[in-house]
Amino acid sequence: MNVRTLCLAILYEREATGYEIRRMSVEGECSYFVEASYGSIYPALAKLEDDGLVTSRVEPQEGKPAKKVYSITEAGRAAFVDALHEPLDEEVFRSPFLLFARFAHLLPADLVEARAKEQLERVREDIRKIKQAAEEEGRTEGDAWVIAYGLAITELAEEHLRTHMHDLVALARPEQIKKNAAE
Amino acid sequence: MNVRTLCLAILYEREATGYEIRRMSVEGECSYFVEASYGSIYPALAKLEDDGLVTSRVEPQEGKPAKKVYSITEAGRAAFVDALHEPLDEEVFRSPFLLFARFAHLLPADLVEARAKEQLERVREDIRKIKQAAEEEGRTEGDAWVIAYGLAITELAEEHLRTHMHDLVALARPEQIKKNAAE
DNA sequence: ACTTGCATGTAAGTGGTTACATGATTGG
DNA sequence: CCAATCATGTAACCACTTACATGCAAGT
Repeated sequence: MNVRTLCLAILYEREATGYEIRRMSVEGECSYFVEASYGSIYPALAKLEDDGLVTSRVEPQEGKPAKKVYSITEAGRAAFVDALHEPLDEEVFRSPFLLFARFAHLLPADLVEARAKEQLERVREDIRKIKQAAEEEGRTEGDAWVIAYGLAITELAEEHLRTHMHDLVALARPEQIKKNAAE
Repeated sequence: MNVRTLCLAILYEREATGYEIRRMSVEGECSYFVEASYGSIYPALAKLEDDGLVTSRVEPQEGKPAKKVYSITEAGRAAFVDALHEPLDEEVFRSPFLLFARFAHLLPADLVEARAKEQLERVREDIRKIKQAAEEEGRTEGDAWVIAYGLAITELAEEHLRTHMHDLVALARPEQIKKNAAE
């Protein structure tokens, strides 16, 4: 999944600026697909316009910089639907936390506990975001399906982490007895 | 997580060649961490050796090309443990299947069904791999924790997909009534 | 005869990110 | 007064991947 396809996916259902596309890709449920920065989105949109898959119009705003609103063209819609017919790329799941967990026995218990708590907080934040996305307007049935899937998995991750994190902490090196504790 | 750290993580517990590291990163449970190709692993190992974090010895083999077995040094172990103390990068989850699912309403039902079945097969394959990894020798308790977490989540993904894929297919465009069906 | 597995390595290409440049407005 | 938000865009950089080069042995 590349930034080009991400742009077409977002523009398929609504107009948007490069700025908005970036926000959606980093925050909203679009982060399931690609996470992109300005440095890749703006050139991608320019290229898509060159290729006739999107058009743009400049909208001046009061007190804010003018924005360039992109819309998808019929050719763009067709190109996107074509892309959806292609064989799917593999799913990617990368967890620095799991690498950390694997080596818990090398690390002090207080660090392991802190990282596990951070991870739990991150997962809970994900759950909040998904629930929020579910309540936004303009959700299609496909969105609802994706959200339900994401929520089920994320809630299990939360539960597993919550109920098993102490097992992980138990593997860690016992905390150093603090010298001069009474001083 | 970069290829450099992946190499140190694998070499922490056993010697390995570049060839083996690649296999572990693409197949085994190491794919949770980074997936790397030869083009990144070999240069990374050479660099690590330059930096004194690993050493290598060449082992000639009968009927097979000689292999270069890398071992971690004390400096390497220290560098890896230091890296584990760093704040953790964010988890990455990217699912081309979920993007596809979101737009199921634009696609023919037979395509949606085919892709959902492929996805289910992929998830089942993941489960098989995780169970296999669990049975390998030399597993530490940290490994066991990571495997249990991965298995719990992957099994839920399988169940959810299995029980809800027909809902997704139902969103798709009804299959074209085949012309001349009787001819 | 061809493919697969073993095994190392390099060069070219790619798809991004980071940091910068610019600038007005609002809120702490 | 500084930081953040809105908003666009570029240039330099980076970490990878892909494809190639090499070569032998075993299985199909």
